[in-house]
Amino acid sequence: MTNYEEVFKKIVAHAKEYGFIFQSSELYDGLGAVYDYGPNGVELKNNIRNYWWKSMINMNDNIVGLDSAIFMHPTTWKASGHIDAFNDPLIDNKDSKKRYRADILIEEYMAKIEAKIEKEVKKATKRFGDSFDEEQFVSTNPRVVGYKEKCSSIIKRFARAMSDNDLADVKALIEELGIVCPVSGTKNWTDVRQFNLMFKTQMGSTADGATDLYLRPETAQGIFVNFLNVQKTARMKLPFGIAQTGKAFRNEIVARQFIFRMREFEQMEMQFFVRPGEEMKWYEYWKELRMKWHQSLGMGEDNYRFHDHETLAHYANAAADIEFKFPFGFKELEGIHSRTDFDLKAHQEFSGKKIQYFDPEINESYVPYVVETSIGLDRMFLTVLSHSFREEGLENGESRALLKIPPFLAPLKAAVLPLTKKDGMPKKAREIMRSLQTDFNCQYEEKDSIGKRYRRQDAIGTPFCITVDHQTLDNNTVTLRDRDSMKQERVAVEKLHSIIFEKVNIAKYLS
RNA sequence: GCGAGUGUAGCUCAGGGGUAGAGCAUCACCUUGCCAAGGUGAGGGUCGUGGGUUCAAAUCCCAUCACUCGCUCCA
Repeated sequence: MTNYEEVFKKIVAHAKEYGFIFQSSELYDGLGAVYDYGPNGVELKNNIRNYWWKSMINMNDNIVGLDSAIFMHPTTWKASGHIDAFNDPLIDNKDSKKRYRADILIEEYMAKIEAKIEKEVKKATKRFGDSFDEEQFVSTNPRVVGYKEKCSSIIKRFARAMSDNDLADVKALIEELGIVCPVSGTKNWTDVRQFNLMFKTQMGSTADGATDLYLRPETAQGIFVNFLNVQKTARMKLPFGIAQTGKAFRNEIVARQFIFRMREFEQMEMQFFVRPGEEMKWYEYWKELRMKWHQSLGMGEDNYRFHDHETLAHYANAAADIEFKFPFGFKELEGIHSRTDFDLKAHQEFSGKKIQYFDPEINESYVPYVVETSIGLDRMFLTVLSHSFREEGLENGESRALLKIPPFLAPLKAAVLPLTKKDGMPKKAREIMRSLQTDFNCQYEEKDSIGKRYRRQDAIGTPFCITVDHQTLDNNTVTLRDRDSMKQERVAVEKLHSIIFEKVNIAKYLS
């Protein structure tokens, strides 16, 4: 087993042992690629979401929040293109074990025929020189005409098979064309199967009166259909953004790598509406700003990089990912997409209602262009968890498991610990606890030796341990232990609040 | 979906036809008191599930389920 697999396994085990992440429905042997957040996990997740919300909405005058429903009118997904784009016919080669999209295999086959036509044309150009009439040649040359007829019959047959949902004929077509697997070179294919990435459900309790609905595969559409509502009621002027966080659902064929790729996941998205023609400027602006946001966490600038997309999604004219170095390599964490006016225009067409903005500066109405920033909250959680996890060797030869979470994101800010259960220390510790817990998430613990309690707090990333000892009862001071250095200093009880606040204050991260 | 691997206590694992084990963890009490201490005791498993072979199955056989890793896609 390679080292990173080892480390990743440890992180997953640690996440369970300390109440961060449980597998969904574990009692019933689990549900694939669905996870629950435990007591510490939900705190960390909330803190990350809160940090994002503050930096995107509260710190930007021209971005407002929204919380749209998971269920949306079924036409939404026709307009957005998801019904077509999220529906792929797939086929496997049994020898190479590779999986292909059947439509792409057929396209590639036809590309080869096109190449043959081109070759014929080139040959003929050479032969006839200046007197060559290409148009006439391709419409009369028997070989070229044969190729063309073959192509159009393939297209027709494939289109008919897809619209009739006749997947057996798609397979038959692939077999008749003699398409082989590029890897194994064999024709040993499985049946073609249709994969729809959207979850389907019904609204209405009786079978005959029910409407088919989808669970949203992205939160963005809730923003687009509310564009006018928000723009008008919040009196927003372009350029401005609408942001929201929420669950999205994808019926992944292969959902793996812990919470990296889940079937139910949470997105944090912002759609920024701009004047047409200015989208590339804003695309670059948000690319840079979002990268800065990630790096502000201090988890290592080298652990982030951009990945510019070469092939674009159906809605985009430019797209880049911010990738993070997870234990299993650099993987996408956030996407920044220039979505053009694709979505708003589509909703305009499908709804038959005008979705436009009157721009007083240029005295013109238009459909705005959109630049999107879309980050997976669960993936963000995994970056924090996997980066902060470490096992440290100690001077006495033992080791401690430590989560070096940025303090303002830590599930608990402080643990209040009476050194012993005697001499009124628990009572004093509870008093201190009460004075802090309205502002900071704190935990009181008196079980086990003090060393053991320190280690437990290290393991969940608590920045401070406050220990009440005999001296506390004499002069109202406690020892304050720092998570990372393990150093302790004696401080007055009344200073605790300001010391903790200084350390966990979110303000210095929001620039 | 295909291929490979793994399923025994909360965790890590041993046991491979004859009444279910260890360490750690949990709980109670005693002792101790600044970096995973010691003692005594307790709770917790129909060995993933179903079937077969056998006098007898956690163990052998078949099926099935779940998870992990690889292949496609994405936040």
